[in-house]
Amino acid sequence: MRRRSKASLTDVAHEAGVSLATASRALSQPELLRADTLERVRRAATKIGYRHDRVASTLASGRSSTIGVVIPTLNSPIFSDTLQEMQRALAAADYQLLVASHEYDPAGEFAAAEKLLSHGVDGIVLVGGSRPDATWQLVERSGTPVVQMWCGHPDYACVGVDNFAAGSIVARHLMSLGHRRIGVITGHLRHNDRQRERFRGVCEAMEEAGLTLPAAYHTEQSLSVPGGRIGCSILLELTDRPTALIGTVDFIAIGAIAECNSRGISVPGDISIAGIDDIELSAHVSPSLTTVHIPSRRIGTETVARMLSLIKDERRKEHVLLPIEIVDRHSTAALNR
Amino acid sequence: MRRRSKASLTDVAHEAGVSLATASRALSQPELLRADTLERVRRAATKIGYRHDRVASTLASGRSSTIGVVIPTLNSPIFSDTLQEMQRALAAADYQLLVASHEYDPAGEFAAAEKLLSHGVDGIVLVGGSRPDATWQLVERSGTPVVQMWCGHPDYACVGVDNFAAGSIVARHLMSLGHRRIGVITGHLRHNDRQRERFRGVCEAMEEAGLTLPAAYHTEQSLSVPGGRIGCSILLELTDRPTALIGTVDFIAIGAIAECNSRGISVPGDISIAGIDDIELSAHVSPSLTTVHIPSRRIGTETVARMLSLIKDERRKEHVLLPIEIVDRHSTAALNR
DNA sequence: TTGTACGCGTTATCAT
DNA sequence: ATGATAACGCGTACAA
Repeated sequence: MRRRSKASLTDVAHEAGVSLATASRALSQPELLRADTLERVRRAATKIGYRHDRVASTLASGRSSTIGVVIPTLNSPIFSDTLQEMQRALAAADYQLLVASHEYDPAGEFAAAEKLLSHGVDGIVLVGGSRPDATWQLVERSGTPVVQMWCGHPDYACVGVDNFAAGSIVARHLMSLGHRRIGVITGHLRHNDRQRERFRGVCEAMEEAGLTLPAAYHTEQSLSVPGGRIGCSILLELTDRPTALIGTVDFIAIGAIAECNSRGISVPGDISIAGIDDIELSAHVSPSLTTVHIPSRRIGTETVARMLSLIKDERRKEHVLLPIEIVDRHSTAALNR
Repeated sequence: MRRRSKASLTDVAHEAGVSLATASRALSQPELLRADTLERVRRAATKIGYRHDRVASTLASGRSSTIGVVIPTLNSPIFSDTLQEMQRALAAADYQLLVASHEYDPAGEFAAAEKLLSHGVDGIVLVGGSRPDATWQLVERSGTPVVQMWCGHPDYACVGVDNFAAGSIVARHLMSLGHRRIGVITGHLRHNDRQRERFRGVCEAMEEAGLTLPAAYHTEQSLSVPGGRIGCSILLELTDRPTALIGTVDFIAIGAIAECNSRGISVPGDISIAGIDDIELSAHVSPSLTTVHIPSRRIGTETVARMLSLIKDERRKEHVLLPIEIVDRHSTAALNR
């Protein structure tokens, strides 16, 4: 003898004097009902305080109106920019966002994806395209549409940017200013294909210019301001100190600027510093940061758009690359020599 | 004749030669089974690639292992810090996070909460305690446990800080340095009780010291670096220019510093600037920002802890206030006069 | 320790 | 335009 706390559709149907089926249609396909029946059902629903139960709906229909997103961390201005836009776009389409983060751990990503899938998400969004086969098989077997963000495996849809190009662009910019000794601070490359690509981009651009990046001129740090400070300290110790520094994310570059500022090293007088991302803050640090603009918000909206069409139409594993461009500000200057 | 793509528990039971009930127990209460039956079921499950369907599980049990969070925006270092920790804590307890944001719009918050509730969340987390009755009634009637973050309505559980005190603390700190003309840049107060409290705290502290804050010395801006810059510009125009500025969030204070820097106004030489939040960045801007430390990560973990105990134990609408403290850095200095 | 059988609230198919 | 009814996949008394 359990008391039902919530009113069900059956109750509504009863109250309105119609069948369950009719009551259901009143919500999903109101156009199929006669105006007065529709009205009666609606009245009944509000009268007894009915609230749609999407769980039951999901079970019966196989659609959950839910999209899962698996990201490395919520705690990053880049991802939160993107997430915020995804949330907005999804809500507008009456979808709900489920998020899971894994802090750059492949096993954690697998677990997160599995949980999301078990919750019946209609689509799953992943960051990057590099992950264990097991994870790919998991989503593959579930038959759930998948969209990758930032960069991705060619077999699946992706909305992102050319991270390799981003790396090349900063490197070339610095070289065009006359810099030859360039230090690079990246995030940890191991489980991060975005970072790997950016770094590769830097290296190849330098090689094309006949330069090579000595191993000592590259350091991997955490993707944060403190990471940038540490990386900067390390590179400043080099005997042939670099005349320019690249942080492969803005936070790192900003940290490098902070470190130089606190050491009385003038940026860009003594050393030029550039980043990649163009987070909002970068325009406001001093000196303002030269960087490569990555349209993180648009990645969010476009990803959602792709996902919704993937769910609706047929599967096209299209890759869309959003445009990027250098944003020349005040943290870089020509090498005076 | 519909083909079932996924293996169900029934299939597992069949494969293992046990009943559906036994198969179900193998997952939820393995201790009730004999070791060998358990093993048989598990083998069968992996053999046919069974994956738990939490949707069906939710419908049958009434528990979704899901917590909904309604926040103003994902796009803020404070909230994403908190969210990241919530995600971590929830995942550890096998809960899934559903997030919805509403960009400081009460109607949007209502809609977000309603959708979350319709998805059967086991608990719902809200930010702040000020919202239309309709929203409160919505969650009240759903019978879903609710925890507020940052600050809250006394009738419901809350994990937060004393925002009023935070405001008072910065104001007193500045006054202790000799400042009497203090300008205040807040976010928009209308739908933001955290901001209102902080501002009230500033005002009362000043009144206690025999000072009053002229209306012109307060400006409401967006909660962002650009907002801080604009607010700063406005306050710098005053004929009796303030000798100190309070940004009621760090981003605003950082914007104010940036504005002063770019105008050649020395901080803290010409003007002192302080914030509230202590986001990671604040230690790294130059000059580093004096601010009030708000334990945003702990708010996340504690909120989750409260929520889980609320779901399990009986309902206690306890309010927990986390400690805050001034972090004295280099953006503030004694008034030299 | 294991099995039987019903219910969860909705959607969808087939009649009428 | 509306109704009857069978899934959907699992949890859980209750029975054995």
